[in-house]
Amino acid sequence: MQSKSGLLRAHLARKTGCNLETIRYYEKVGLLPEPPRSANGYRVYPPELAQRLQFILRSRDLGFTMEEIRSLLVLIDKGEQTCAEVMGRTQTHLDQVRRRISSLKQIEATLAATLSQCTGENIPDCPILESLGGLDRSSQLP
Amino acid sequence: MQSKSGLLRAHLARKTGCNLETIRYYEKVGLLPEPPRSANGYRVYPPELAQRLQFILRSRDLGFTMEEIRSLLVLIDKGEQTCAEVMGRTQTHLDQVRRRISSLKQIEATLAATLSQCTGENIPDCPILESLGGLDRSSQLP
DNA sequence: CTTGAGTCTGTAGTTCCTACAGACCCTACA
DNA sequence: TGTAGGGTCTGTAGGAACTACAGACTCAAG
Repeated sequence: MQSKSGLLRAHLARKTGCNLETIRYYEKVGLLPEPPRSANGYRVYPPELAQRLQFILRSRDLGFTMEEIRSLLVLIDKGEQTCAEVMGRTQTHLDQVRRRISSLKQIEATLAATLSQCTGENIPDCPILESLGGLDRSSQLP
Repeated sequence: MQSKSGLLRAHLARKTGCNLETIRYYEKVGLLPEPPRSANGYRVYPPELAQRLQFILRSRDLGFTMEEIRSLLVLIDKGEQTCAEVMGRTQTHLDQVRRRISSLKQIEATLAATLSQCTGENIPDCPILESLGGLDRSSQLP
């Protein structure tokens, strides 16, 4: 049962790597419009909806929140996207990602350093435990 | 009402930037131990609990799940593990942190690349939207 | 002695999914 | 023709990690 004009839900799910139920969920919350139905009532996804789902999933993978994704989609939907607007949002997100990376690098350095101090012997005061406790949050995300 | 030996909940919340209720939630799920109470039954947080909360929040900011945070805390709450055990757990977390960093770097690269294609002018077809939509998700997060 | 701010408990709501349950529908194979 | 198997539909429940009440208590200040 495969309409030539689109994919059934499970097929779309497999193709995009999206969870089956998540597709229905995105429809429910309005990220995906209601797709046309076949005679028996099954959802049939035309290529443009498949692409829209790809976009959503890709954005999700990149760490955009639902609201951010929604606002990106609004820009697409209203056609007259000002490129600058999209650029701004992307830049903001990129900054966020970069802050996150540098925080993680601090943690990495701390863990690596403490690990290198550790002999693996069974001594009472483990240096790892000492240094983990000492991490502060002064340089955190906004 | 400020015990000299610690902070009240709201004070701790302000100091750490943590939501008031979240503190109680962490107590409920066992990340924070039950703090001592003042005569009237108010929670009074000694400095070591404040520090523990800092640690939890910092880990959370860095994207660790509750379970990951929980096992990090196990390192701090030195049970009867041998140093070698602690070392092993630390290594595991270090690996995780490194994987997380490299995932984020991929994201960073993608965002930066798409951004660099953008002129900021008001043209109809925004390259960011194109590339987000067009990218396949074959090289996604683990 | 009242007002306002802080605390307590328990419970309900939020976000972003994910997983059933029970009922159709369709194809294939014996 | 029958039935086994898959797929689909709807609605609803659950989970993770919070977040926000509601209603009662406590306490210092004016």
